[in-house]
Amino acid sequence: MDRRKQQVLKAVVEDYVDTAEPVGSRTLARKYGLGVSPATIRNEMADLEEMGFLEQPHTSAGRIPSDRGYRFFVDMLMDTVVPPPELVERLRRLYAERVDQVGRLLRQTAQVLSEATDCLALVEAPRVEPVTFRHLQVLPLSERRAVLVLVTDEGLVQQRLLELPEPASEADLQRISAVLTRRLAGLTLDRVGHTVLRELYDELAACGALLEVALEALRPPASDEDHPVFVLGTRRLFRQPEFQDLERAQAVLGLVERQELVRDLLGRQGNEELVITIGHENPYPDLYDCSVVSATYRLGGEVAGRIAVLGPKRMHYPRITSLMELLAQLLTEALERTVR
Amino acid sequence: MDRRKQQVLKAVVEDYVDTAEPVGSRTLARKYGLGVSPATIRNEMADLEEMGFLEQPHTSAGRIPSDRGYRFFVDMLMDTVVPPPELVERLRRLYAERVDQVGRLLRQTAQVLSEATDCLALVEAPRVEPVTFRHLQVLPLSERRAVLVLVTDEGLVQQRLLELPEPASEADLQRISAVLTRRLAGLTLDRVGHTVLRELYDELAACGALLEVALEALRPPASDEDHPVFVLGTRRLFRQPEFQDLERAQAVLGLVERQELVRDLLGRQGNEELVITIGHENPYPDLYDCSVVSATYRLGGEVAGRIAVLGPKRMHYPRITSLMELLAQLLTEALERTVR
DNA sequence: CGTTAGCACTCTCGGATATCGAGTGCTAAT
DNA sequence: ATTAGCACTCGATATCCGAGAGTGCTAACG
Repeated sequence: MDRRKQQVLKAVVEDYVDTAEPVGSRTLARKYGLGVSPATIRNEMADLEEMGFLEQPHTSAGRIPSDRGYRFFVDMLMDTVVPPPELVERLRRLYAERVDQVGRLLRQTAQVLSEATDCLALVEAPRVEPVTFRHLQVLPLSERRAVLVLVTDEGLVQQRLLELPEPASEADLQRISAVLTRRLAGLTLDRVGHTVLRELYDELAACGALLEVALEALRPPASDEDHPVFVLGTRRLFRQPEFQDLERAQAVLGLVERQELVRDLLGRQGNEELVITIGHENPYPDLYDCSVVSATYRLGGEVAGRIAVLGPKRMHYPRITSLMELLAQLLTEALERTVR
Repeated sequence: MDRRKQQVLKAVVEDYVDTAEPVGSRTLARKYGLGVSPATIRNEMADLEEMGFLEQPHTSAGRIPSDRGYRFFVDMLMDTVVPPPELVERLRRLYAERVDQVGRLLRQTAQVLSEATDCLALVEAPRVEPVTFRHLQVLPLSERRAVLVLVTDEGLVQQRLLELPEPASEADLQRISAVLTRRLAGLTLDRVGHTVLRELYDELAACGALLEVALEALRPPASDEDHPVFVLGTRRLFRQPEFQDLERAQAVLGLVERQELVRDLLGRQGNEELVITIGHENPYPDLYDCSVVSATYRLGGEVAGRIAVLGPKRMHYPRITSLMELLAQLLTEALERTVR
């Protein structure tokens, strides 16, 4: 692919992102300084179409980028931009405010993200597995129920309901809490080896059954309640011309309403700092007309989760990626302050 | 309003709910056994329109019910129905399953609600203020932060972050927890009187500042994280013909995305067992074309929160109200089992 | 040989027009 | 009081037409 073809492809993508209209050779020649005539551009576009980078919605319309075209653009052609300083400033101030609830911080991030991009924003709560225990406490709920509260080194708090095999006194629970904390603090679950377990059993022989229940509760991955996903900006999707088609919009709505699917979607993006998936690269057919841009945020140095925007393939990739990077950074910092 | 007018109004509402088309005199005469001719019905309808129960979208279309018409229907004319036995059976089985997370239970309720009604479902988490304390525990997070975990008599668990005025040892926290629990268990916050406070201060003179922080944390109303609202079924809204208009649909989407508005909306429905608000009766202009049906669910005998459906005014009120009652009941029972 | 001007052709979109049908209100008859 | 009949209204639907944008092809050009 020679230099000029790249220029043409880039111009097509940028113009289409801007106008949502198929772009023709004349527009290209006029608006972008390519220095050649529309006829030449037509030839190039025909080539690009043959190579699979462009498509024609119908004969005698302009061209639009194909998935492959977007992919090439994103990988090779995209300008790097920085978010406008006013925005950066505004966000810095917003995130400088002390927020004392993790959930609110995440929700705020989703809100900003969707506002600034006119797309749907997805933000998952910190994944805290595997995790280093800091404190474990079993509190009585009722005769046969208790709640295990676990505090991690990262400063996150989770709770798990326990079904007690036998009634336990408050003192029992207190004792088991103390021992669990003493033994497990500083360890991750996978590093709770046999030795530690043995010792634990010895020490808590009296309440063996109870202990088992408690350990069991440590095992399962974060539950829905501990690990929610914030989805904001559904309405903004409808501002995009490609979602005037209600069928398609409904499909996306239905998908993002299912927490487990969203979590799966984010999970599949891996742990790369910044990931862009375009159209058919997405794992769900309902998203074949969408793109997802996601970034990681961190907690205690470790990747803690992803934030993402979901929108039409025709999104402003440079602007959105730069914003994502900024927000991921701000969120990481704010989280660190909130939770530590 | 005489008997026949009522019959006509009822028929208009029922037919319009069914077909989403303005109903004319001929249809009415044919489909509903009113025993009079279309001309007579026309006269009745003209009267009903004058009285404000019906409206005409434009001259020479059929009539549709006005807000007032729906109101009269709901208050006076609506048949009471029971949900189909298969559905009841299915739901009973669904709710008989042990669910071990309150959040999941609420989410499930929202899901069922929206599926069965083709409307948007709103379910708020139990309001737990004012509340009877059962256990309070302060756990260390870091040098200067701690988390106050409070367990209520109803079996709910909440957490509040604390900013420590001065570093506190684990033993300090343990001690303060024990004292707080001993003193406050069995009380609601409003009943924590001066005497108790005085005694608390005496007993915990050593850690006065810390105590203040902890008591402060008890005060604020449930935070967003403790009291989420589940909103499900946005996509279903778009199945209703009245939401083909994207403007209107977007407005509703935007509204229900804001947790505080939804909470406010549910809060305003009061504590009545079952509440229906129609069109302009709603507090937000964006809902002037919608109706909301809500019901209470309970926990420990007290009203704990509301479940609701939001849909077009043209909804099947008898079916929806009966379903709401059933679900509120099932949710109450399941919650009792889960949490106790 | 790459580039460009010219041109015929294609296809969508918007607006104007005609038609259809459902429904009404009114009048007069029962 | 009810009803049949009738003229009239008005939205929805189908159809047609022209404008405009864009293409691909061909032939000329430097």
